[in-house]
Amino acid sequence: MEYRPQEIEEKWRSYWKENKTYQTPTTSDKPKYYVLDMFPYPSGAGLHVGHPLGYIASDIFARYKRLSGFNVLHPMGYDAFGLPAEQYAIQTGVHPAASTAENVGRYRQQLDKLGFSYDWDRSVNTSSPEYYKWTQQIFIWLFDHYYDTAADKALPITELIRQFEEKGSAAVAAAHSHEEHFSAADWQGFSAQEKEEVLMNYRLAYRKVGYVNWCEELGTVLANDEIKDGRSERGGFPVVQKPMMQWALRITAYAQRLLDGLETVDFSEALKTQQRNWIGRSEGAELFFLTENKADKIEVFTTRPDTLFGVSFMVLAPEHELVQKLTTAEQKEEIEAYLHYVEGRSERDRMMDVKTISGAFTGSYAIHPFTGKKVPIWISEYVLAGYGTGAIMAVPSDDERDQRFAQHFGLDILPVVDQSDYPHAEVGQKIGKLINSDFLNGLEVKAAIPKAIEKLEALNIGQRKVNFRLHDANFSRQRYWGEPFPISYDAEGLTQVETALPVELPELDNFQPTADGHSPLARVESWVNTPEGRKRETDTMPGFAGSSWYFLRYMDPQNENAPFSEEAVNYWQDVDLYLGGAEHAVGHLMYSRFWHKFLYDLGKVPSQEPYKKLVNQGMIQGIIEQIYMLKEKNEAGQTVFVSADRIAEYGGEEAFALLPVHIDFVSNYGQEDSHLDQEGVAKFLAWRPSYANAEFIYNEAEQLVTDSEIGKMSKRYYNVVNPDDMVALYGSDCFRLYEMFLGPLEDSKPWNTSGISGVAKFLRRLWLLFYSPEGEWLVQKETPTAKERKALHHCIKQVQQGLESFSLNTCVSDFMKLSNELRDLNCHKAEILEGFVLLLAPFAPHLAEELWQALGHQESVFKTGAFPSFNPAYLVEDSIVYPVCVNGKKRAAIELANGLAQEAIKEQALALEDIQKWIEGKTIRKVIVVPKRMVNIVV
RNA sequence: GCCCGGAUGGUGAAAUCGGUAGACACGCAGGACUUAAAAUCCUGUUGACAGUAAUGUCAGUGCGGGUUCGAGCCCCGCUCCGGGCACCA
Repeated sequence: MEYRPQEIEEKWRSYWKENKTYQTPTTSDKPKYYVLDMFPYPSGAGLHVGHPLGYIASDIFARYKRLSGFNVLHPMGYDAFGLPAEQYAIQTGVHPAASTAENVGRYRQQLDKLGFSYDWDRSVNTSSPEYYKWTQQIFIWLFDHYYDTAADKALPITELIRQFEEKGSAAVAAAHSHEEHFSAADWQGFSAQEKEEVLMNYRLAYRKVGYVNWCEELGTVLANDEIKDGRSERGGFPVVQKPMMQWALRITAYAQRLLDGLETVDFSEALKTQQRNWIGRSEGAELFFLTENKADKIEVFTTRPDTLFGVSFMVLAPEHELVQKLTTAEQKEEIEAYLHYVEGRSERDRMMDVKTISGAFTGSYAIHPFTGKKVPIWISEYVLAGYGTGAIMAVPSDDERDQRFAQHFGLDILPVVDQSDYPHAEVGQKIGKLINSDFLNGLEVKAAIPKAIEKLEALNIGQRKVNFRLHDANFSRQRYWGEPFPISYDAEGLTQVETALPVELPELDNFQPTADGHSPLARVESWVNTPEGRKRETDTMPGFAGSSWYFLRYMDPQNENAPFSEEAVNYWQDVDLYLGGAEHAVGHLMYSRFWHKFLYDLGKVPSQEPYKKLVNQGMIQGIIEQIYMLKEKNEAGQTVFVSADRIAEYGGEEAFALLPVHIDFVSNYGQEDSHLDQEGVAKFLAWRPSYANAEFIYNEAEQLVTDSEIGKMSKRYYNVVNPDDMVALYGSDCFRLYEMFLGPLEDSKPWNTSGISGVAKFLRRLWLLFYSPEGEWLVQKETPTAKERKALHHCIKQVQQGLESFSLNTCVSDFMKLSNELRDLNCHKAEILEGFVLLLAPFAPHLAEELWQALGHQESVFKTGAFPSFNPAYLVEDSIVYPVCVNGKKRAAIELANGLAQEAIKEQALALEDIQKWIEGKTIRKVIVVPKRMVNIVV
């Protein structure tokens, strides 16, 4: 009998399906363990070899936990709302629901071939009304709550209203967007619209003016992803920032808790640092400057109140609400021109481009609160509207950006911090002594900060303030393929909650947004107008809505009365292990932690944090091959392609655009000398007939050398490698082992199949430990030798360690080593081989089942097997040879009983005479014993 | 630009506690079996030098410094590559 993976795997997959081997009961005597994968967006390109990397690792871990006696929840679903399906619909007219369903079907087929232990009865799809009904429900809860900073939790908005009715705004301590003060009597007198406006200032889901990337020529709102260098990627048209009423989520209310929660979870330090930086907590002071005519207050936030005497100008963000008011008649033209320039720059451009210094003077002045001096007020794009108060006090002597700005525009620079005691200090570093600063003179920066704040508070012009870089999440998208808001507006424009859920997406055949930038939903009048005479919100929710709580739905996926039952969530609690890409570090992971804390405040989940442990798998990268195409056509009107080694003759990089080509066309792809040969060019032309009459400039070898780089595997680069072919050729056990063998789980690496034969070889050799090449059953019942047991138990130890630390690549090496050892020992003992099968079961489940059965077991190894326990007694050695080193240099070796090295030194059992010879009269300073390594004598 | 990672033979990598660098594989070279090829098996495989050989010596973990008896690992300064930067998911 030969090893035929395809037959074995097909057989066991049917067995698992028929016997519902992986069905997970919601209650059990066993302890629970929840292993979660980040669910995929089902893209049109299908599953590529990168997806399974994490799925295989989590499946291995889930099976390991199952074999270790846990009731394991290991589900899979689809994050099915998203932009690509909508764009596809715009191009082809195929309804997003149809293309999504098709893609989901293909993903399922591909996933099924990899032998995962998912409980498919628990699958979810964020685009199904049964699911998004509850996403809408959670949105309503967010809308109906505010964040009470005294209670430090979300409370019902009715509670806020009660407080306004009784005491007005003064008594309220709550997260809000801007300051407002009113009495209980004022509140009673407010109109319905005014009340709504006030409440919007507090709701956790609220509506405000936000900016979108607007492309007039395309007549559509664009994602940042669709913009390159300030222009639309498609067509290259200008993009401007356009204000629109948008929904937002008040994630900032949870900033401190999101920060604190990081202390309680097991994420990598790198990821925690990224989240901390994203939240961006900074301590300082908030204070205001009065304008010259004392009519307006300009609020600023600063981390350096100690440098107040160095303020020589102020800068407002171009979007700041006071800009129009402060602009004088003489400066109007200049400010308008500047605002127009800024309109064309995305936030990303503004942050990335620090070389270009730009700004304009409003013509107005503010009064310095301490010195009473006039301070000119400027606007500039380096001040961001979304951070702090959208205005800064500029201290050019002690802030690099302010300094560059002052130098560029010839503004005063007043030195206030003397850093001469610190020769290596940099501008802006919080060290030095204050000078030219009145009551702060002579103080160290650290002491001056609290003193300055004290003064601000005494003068009643400012106070201590903690500021966060995190800003509220924009929650509106002008798209069709997302969750509709359960919101409508009545004749007076008042916001109403639609309580009949789900609010379903209407049918549609034109997916183009409307001319004024609204979602295509705005065109469906029958849907927009409700029977009660209200108009529905036509924006939809962003991709992160559905993915912010899906892991809770898996606990109770069919529940029709609630997102999940109390019983289910009390049993499953939270996710024990979450596996997914690091690219979600600050997006999805932040939003879902926020939603979870909100649900915790509502008493709907028992834990503060959704994910106990997070492991980020690296990205499987692809080779991106591109050919150089001259931007200008030649005189004959032909497109010209030039071999990469000859582009200098045609004007160099600048003159060319890069055109990605299918990697299959490229010879030696990924190598230095990657190129299209004549055959490759023929394939290219067959693929892109529109270039049939293009001119090709080859090199001397008649090749068109390509530009080869490593990057994302993506449909747009034509470099997607599909796992199906690999699985068909080698079987999924082999594929699973190979993906793990490829390297550390957390590293990114380019896909490369050249090593898979080694894994295939291992599996065949393993099979030969059970069956002779003639098909004879070789397994014997005899008691194993000490050597055989040592080999097995060493492997158990290594593999267990590997599993616990997600070093799965070394596990595969350990298997190969054990297999080689058993072959050299000619070992076919049942005890050893059974242990091997159990060890291997999480990694190669099909083969393990087959061999488990062959060893005489009736039922699935995942029902009857247990992960082997390591017995250290089998590894004990009588003695170990220690190198004896002097100052690290090896001088001799001694054999000492295991564990006795320390004693040996103490009792001077080492031949001191010999040591004296090596150290030539020097005295011994230290004797270092490195356990199981060496004895080092330091002289 | 800012934030977070990474760099070890021809290649993927191992060395998870600062302690014998290169485990385990791929590839390559040589050999066995074979009419031949494939498959399989065996041997070798960081570099330089010395030696008939066993082996020995020196150098070596992107670059330049530092700490330490000892550094792939820790510290300082770079280079290159990857990920993220709030509407891709």
